Amino acid sequence: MTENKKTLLPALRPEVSNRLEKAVMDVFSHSDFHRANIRDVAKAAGVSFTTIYKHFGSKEQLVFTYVNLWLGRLTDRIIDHLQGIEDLKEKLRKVFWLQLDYYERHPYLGRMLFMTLPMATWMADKTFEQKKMVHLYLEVLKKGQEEGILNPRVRSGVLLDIMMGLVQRSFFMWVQRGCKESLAEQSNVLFDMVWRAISVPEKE
Amino acid sequence: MTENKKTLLPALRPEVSNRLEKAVMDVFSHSDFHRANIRDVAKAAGVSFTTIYKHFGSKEQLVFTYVNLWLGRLTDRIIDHLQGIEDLKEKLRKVFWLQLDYYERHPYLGRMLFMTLPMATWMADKTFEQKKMVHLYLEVLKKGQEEGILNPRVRSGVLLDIMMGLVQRSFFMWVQRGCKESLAEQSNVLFDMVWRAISVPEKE
Amino acid sequence: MTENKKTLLPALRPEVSNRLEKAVMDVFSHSDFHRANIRDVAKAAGVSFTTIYKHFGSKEQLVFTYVNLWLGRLTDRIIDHLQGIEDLKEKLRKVFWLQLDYYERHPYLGRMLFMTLPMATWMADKTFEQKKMVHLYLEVLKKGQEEGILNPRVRSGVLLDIMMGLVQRSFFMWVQRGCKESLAEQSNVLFDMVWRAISVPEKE
Amino acid sequence: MTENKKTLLPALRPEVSNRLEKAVMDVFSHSDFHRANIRDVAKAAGVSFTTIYKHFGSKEQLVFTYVNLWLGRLTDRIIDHLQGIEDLKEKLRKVFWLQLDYYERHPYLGRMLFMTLPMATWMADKTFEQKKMVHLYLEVLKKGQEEGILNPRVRSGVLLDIMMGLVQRSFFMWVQRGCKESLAEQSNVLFDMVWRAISVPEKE
DNA sequence: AATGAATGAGGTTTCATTCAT
DNA sequence: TATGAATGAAACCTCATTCAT
Repeated sequence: MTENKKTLLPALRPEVSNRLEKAVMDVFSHSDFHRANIRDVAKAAGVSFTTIYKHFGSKEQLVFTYVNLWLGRLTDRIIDHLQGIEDLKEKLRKVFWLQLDYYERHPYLGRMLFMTLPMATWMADKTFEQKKMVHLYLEVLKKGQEEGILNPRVRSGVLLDIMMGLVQRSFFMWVQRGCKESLAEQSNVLFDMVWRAISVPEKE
Repeated sequence: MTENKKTLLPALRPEVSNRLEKAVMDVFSHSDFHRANIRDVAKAAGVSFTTIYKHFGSKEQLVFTYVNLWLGRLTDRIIDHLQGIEDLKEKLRKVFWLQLDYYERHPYLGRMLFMTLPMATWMADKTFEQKKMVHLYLEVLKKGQEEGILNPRVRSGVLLDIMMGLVQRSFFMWVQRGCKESLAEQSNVLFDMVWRAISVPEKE
Repeated sequence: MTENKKTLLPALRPEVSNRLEKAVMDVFSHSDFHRANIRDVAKAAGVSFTTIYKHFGSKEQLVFTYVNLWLGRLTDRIIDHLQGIEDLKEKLRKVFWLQLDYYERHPYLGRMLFMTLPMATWMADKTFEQKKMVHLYLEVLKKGQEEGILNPRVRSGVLLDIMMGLVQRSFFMWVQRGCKESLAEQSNVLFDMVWRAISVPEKE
Repeated sequence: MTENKKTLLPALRPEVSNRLEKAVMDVFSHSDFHRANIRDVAKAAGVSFTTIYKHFGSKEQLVFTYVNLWLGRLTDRIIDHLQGIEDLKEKLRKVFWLQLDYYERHPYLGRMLFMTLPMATWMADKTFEQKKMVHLYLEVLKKGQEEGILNPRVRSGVLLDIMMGLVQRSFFMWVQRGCKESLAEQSNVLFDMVWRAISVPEKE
């Protein structure tokens, strides 16, 4: 991780990087990418505009860098929490919950990831952390298919798509409805549906 | 519908409107919103950009207007196709397929809707057609719940989220993988999973 | 001239161009080129910053364009005044006076031309009007040499250098001393010296 | 002189100062002041740019300091060469030649002095060495006027202006024409003209 | 004393949007 | 009504200059 951070965030004093992180959260999660404005970020972070440019090179890279950092933290958290869980279903349930919980507690991340990130560029450019997370899932899902627990007739990617699609859509709708009820609390109900979708029917 | 269109698209000579439609498709589906440029749209459409402003008022409204138009066409098509189908499962299967099929044949719409639209503003502003489509679904889903066919323990919105989440995610991944295999052809496999997720388990 | 102006100054409303002219005078003649700042020019002229860039392309071109315009006016004035003067000496005397007089009444021009213009670029790029003026002089000087009135043993350019060198240096020193005495009033005294320098000695 | 140099050039290891001198020559004589860039100077000199700031305080001071140093060397050379010449005309001829010769052999100095120096600031700030040189000349010229050899009807400054104006203009034109013929070799021809301009006409 | 990082200013570009015709 | 010019904002980029080590 430290390694990773070094690559992503060139030598910025941690204190500065922290202020910048907060500023990016704030500015970019509250308006569409094209309306957010780097000068506001700089002002909010108490960092000079030029410094931001020297370190990130562009408005897009600034956002991408922090989104990657945050996704990295979610990934780390997932890895951490999976330890010691053996049952496949419980693993997936945990992963599903961890995502809803994380996005609920860090709505700026969900907002940016699902609502404001300039996707065309993002997809072309960096999916580092996303890839890591995806690999993590796919391994588990593939094993589940091999063991005859999960539906083997589709690419494991499809199983993932059901989970991820629901996470994204649920978050989006939750925001749309004003973030009222807890997102994470719905995890079990939602996951039960996901599980029925991806698991092999009892006797077929 | 005609009524509706009139509201959406102010008096532009149909020939001009057609050229503009194509231009918007092209320009906005191929790059992120903030990179797409109204002058390019105007040039491609052979209209002066000021004319665009007269009619649409802003870059965002221009895009929103056409996305609404296209979503309206999808909705119309769905309404049309649902005629004469009685079975709930077949209705939903058809709707699911219609979406994948439509986005596959009109990838610019999927690209814009799922990838380049400035969501914060879009959500705040217009979901006309989306709302219409959503109401359409929700009615069907609610009826299904009442009839004991669909899982009654969740808001009907959740059932929708599973479908829509998978549509969006599938489209997104399809683009990501380079639009190789047919999207619509996977409809049945995917829908079977969705159906297991949302229907009431055989004997409970 | 009108022709000329069209080339130099693309369609700017004359009223705007006038305000801009004054602003350039002011801003660029009162500080060194690298300290003068386009945003101040724009503000002083009540023109948008962007408009300046659209029309001139760079800080240098903005200055060069106006300097050329002013030099063009001086050239026009010289051409006008030379009419009807036959005697070579009187022609040159007039030219000499016209320059001192012009720079005295338009010190911003002298300041910019002799003190703040980025010469390396200026020389490489545009000497349109200067060339015109120089040709004007050289013709007269060459004729004087052919007629045996002016020193024939040097390139006519050298004769010019004496005149121009003194004009520039006199202006420079005049500014240095605080623009006290009249510059044009010294014209005759100075010219007599120049004349002795460039004319063929009485009996040699 | 040593005293003087100490004032001008603060304690820099002579080796460093030499490298810096060359770098300043190079960088500032080849482009306009505002395009020349201190980092390039630092790089060329193998010094950190911060060191330059410690010693010179600003880009302008850096240039001014070295120009003064070089002008000082020219002045020293002039003082040296004037020794033992009694005849006024020969003194002035020598001085005139020394300047053309010096600028020809050190074109970077001429370039900087006559073409790239930010004059407004230079004039306001430092003319140390120039003043010294000027005083040197003025003394000689005044004496010539008192002795009835030089035109007594103008300020001695004017006599100087003719010389200096021609030096500057000749250098400038020489550069403009590509530094082809030798500048110093034209000294006599030019000086004869200057002499006619400033001396009292044979019998008047 | 010497250095690299940070800063502020301002040149340069590109746009969305508005104005005037 | 349709258009090109003008505008303001902000991205982008380079530097002189300052700060902190």
